[in-house]
Amino acid sequence: MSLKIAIVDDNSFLIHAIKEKLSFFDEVMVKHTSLNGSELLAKLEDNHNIDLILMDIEMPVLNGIETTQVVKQKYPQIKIIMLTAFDNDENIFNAIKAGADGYLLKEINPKDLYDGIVETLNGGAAMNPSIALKTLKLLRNPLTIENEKDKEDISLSKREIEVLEQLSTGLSYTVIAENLFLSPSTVRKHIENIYQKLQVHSKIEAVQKAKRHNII
Amino acid sequence: MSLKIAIVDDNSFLIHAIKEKLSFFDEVMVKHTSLNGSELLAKLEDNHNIDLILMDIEMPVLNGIETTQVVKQKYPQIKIIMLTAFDNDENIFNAIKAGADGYLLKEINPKDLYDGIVETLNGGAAMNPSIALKTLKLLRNPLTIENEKDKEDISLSKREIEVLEQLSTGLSYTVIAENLFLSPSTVRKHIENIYQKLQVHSKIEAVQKAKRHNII
DNA sequence: GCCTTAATACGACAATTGACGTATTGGTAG
DNA sequence: CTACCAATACGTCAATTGTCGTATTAAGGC
Repeated sequence: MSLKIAIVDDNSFLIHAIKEKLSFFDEVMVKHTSLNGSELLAKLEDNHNIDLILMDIEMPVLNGIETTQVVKQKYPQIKIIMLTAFDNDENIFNAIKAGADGYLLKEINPKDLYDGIVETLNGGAAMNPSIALKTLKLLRNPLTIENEKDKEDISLSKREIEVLEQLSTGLSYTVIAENLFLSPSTVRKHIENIYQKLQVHSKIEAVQKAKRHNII
Repeated sequence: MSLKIAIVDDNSFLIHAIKEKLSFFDEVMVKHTSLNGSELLAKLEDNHNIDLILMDIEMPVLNGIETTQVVKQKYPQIKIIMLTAFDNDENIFNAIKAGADGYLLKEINPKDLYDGIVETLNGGAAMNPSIALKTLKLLRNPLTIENEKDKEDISLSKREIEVLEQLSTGLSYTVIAENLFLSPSTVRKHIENIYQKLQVHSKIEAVQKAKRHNII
């Protein structure tokens, strides 16, 4: 059995160092490496037969957090371990929110890295103890930092938000219409407009995006 | 240098098993053991020169969560690792809230237990990968406190959970099939079975229910 | 060895959803 | 005043989804 790995890091020297560490383990196969998120996404578009991605955070073009979010949305089966030099709360929290399955530091030794990969592929999460401590602290008192910066100007009308709230509980068009005393046609039209504003094409995507933007 | 450890467990047989595991490591000294929280507190009252406590959760008189809370309040310098047979979300979350520095399962092997103790005393946190994953999920999806009574026994297979994860990001049957290298028919069948188990009739309802039960 | 369950897969049909286009009405910001 | 937009509403069509039945194979429990 082989473990198909991809590495994403803007420092080609560090990519080499990671490869070196993995070279001790025969079943680990580094399928490809990328220097930034966009490059990775292009490669996955071509072939998504990858088990796990080792991802740096600070990268040009598309950083590790945003890349993780996209990969997890499109290919939820692919595991992602953040492998970075920095361990500030902000990064850890955002990486976890984006869907990362683990968070390790670059100084890690080969065996621990390998163990982390295997444990993650077996359905666990990889974390070194100092990161684990930070996640515990985050759980005890949650950060409530909102990313104000990437708030694209999404402006839904009052009615649209109302419809979205109904949508989010899994109701059908007809039931929503009954609840709001509207014609099903109207509900459909509202939803159509919502999709356009949110740039999505299904109920679930709409609900997800709305939640990420704290609309509902 | 010696590591001064206390063990608290209502099962004296299990206390013995833990001692056995620690016996491989010379610098570990089990200073005392207790069969419940009150007993421990009494002993600490007498002498609190202890580095770390290995604490069971389910105990008579005073359970591990409450005991942790008291110990951490009175002797914050003492590290506490929960060492228990159960890993349900409720316990993990409460233990962390109470101030635990780690959470390990009793089935652990001697070396990992020792490593966990050392790492915790070095200012990290001890967690095995499955617990780590649960903390990540809790961070992503703040626990919706649900009453024990309506905890129906929902048991989805590994594959079903995988499919559900894909569903949750808003992917269509065909894309899920591509991602998991399955036929669309199979994905549909899995989803049909998931719906039956969760007693729901649509994607959104399934995702919602799964989130409420911390399945995804 | 037998039974059960998980995982795989197909076909068919009805219901729902998503994407168009079109249209009327009422409020409000220039 | 008028241009714009929110809210209402209908129709159509293709795609997706939900539900049913059926079937094979592999793995695990008793």
